[in-house]
Amino acid sequence: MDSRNEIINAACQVFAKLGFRGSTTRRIADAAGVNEVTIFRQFGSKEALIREAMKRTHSVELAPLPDVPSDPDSELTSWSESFIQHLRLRSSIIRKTMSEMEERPEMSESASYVPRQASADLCHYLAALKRQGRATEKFDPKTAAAMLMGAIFADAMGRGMMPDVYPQPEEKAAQMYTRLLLRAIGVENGTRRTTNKQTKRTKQLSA
Amino acid sequence: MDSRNEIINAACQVFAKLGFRGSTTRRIADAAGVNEVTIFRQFGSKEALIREAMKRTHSVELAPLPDVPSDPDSELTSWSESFIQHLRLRSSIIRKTMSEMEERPEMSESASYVPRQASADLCHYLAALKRQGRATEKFDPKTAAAMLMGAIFADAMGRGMMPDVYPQPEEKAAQMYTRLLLRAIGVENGTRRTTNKQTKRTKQLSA
DNA sequence: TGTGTAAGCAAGTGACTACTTGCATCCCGC
DNA sequence: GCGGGATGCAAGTAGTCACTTGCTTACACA
Repeated sequence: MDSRNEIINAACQVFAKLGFRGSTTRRIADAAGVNEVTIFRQFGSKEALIREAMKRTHSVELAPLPDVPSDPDSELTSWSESFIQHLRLRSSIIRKTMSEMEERPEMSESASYVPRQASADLCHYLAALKRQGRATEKFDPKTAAAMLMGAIFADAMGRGMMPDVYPQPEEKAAQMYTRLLLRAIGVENGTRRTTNKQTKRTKQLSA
Repeated sequence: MDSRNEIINAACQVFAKLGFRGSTTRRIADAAGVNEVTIFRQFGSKEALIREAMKRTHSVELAPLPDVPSDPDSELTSWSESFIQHLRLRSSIIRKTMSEMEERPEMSESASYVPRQASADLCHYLAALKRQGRATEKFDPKTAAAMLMGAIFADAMGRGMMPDVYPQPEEKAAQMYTRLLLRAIGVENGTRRTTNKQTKRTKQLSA
């Protein structure tokens, strides 16, 4: 019950540092402050443990994007900032998961939940912007979404290794990518008043 | 002499599939069709082998970008296409290298050569576009370069795992990202004649 | 007070790891 | 034809891996 959680948390930490092959049951047990045998009694095998740990770390709720865009610059910027922060906090584990994905796809498929959700949310928002007539250029929402998310993803994964190829300062990067994207799709600054301020996810919850 | 190359090639293949810890000397020897002892006689240790293999795979010449932009749309598109193709061909080994980078930085630092070079080339080109007055919007070349390269990188790394979040068709993706970027920095289509058609790298060579 | 359940501990299993040693075999240049 | 350097082969070393077994301790509930 309690040792179970300790073990799962320890497994996440060790996996983030050393990947699957480096996550020995001994190391995980030590990190959890638990006897190695307890791992096998609780989870049966190392693989089952890691699978459960992955399921837990990769199930996160994303910051919502309004269903009806009102102030695209500030709304998209704060979404991008929360997304890049999410990725930065998890950059180690994401790198390891991506690297294991080919060898153990069923073990890390839970990792694709967040980016899929983020892409869907962003596409929906950009399409709404287009429908509102506020994006004056012709564009494919999926391509635009992939571009912004890709820039954010690469920044979160690569800045630690090559800080000089990414924009400075780090804290403004998400905003700078966002502004560039908005210009690409022809959205100029400025708020438009709307009566509907509900967000997609709160609407779902209240339904 | 010849077995040395066989071993290095085999090491690259095995590493791309299984990473450092999964690249056992036995597996590499089998893949190279060579006795395991030969590896130690030739390279001394597994780590030295992998280091050499990494140095080799990551030293590649990139497609050049003209020093003086003439037809930005076609020039940038073909650069993006060759860059995305480079990354796609090496996606497995790149994923593994990024995942090992924290644990063995000195062993994989050669991997940052290509993206650094690409970023420098692209920045240079975008800055030239700006100086020419062909990019009508204000923008930071480094941010714009990071955005295009990030989109391409994320596409190359992620499409295999989540094909539905990236633009279709795959072969047009690099072009679509490029067009979006050009619009973001305010470059419209069309060629401008220039007398100087030399590229950066050929100029270096002839100097 | 007794019983069941979760945990610790010590020891061990067989497989695999990087790496070494000793010796036989090959081929190339002289 | 002969010496030397590169290779193969068999065996072994010490360590680590995931996982198991048998036994003991601790706590919770009845």
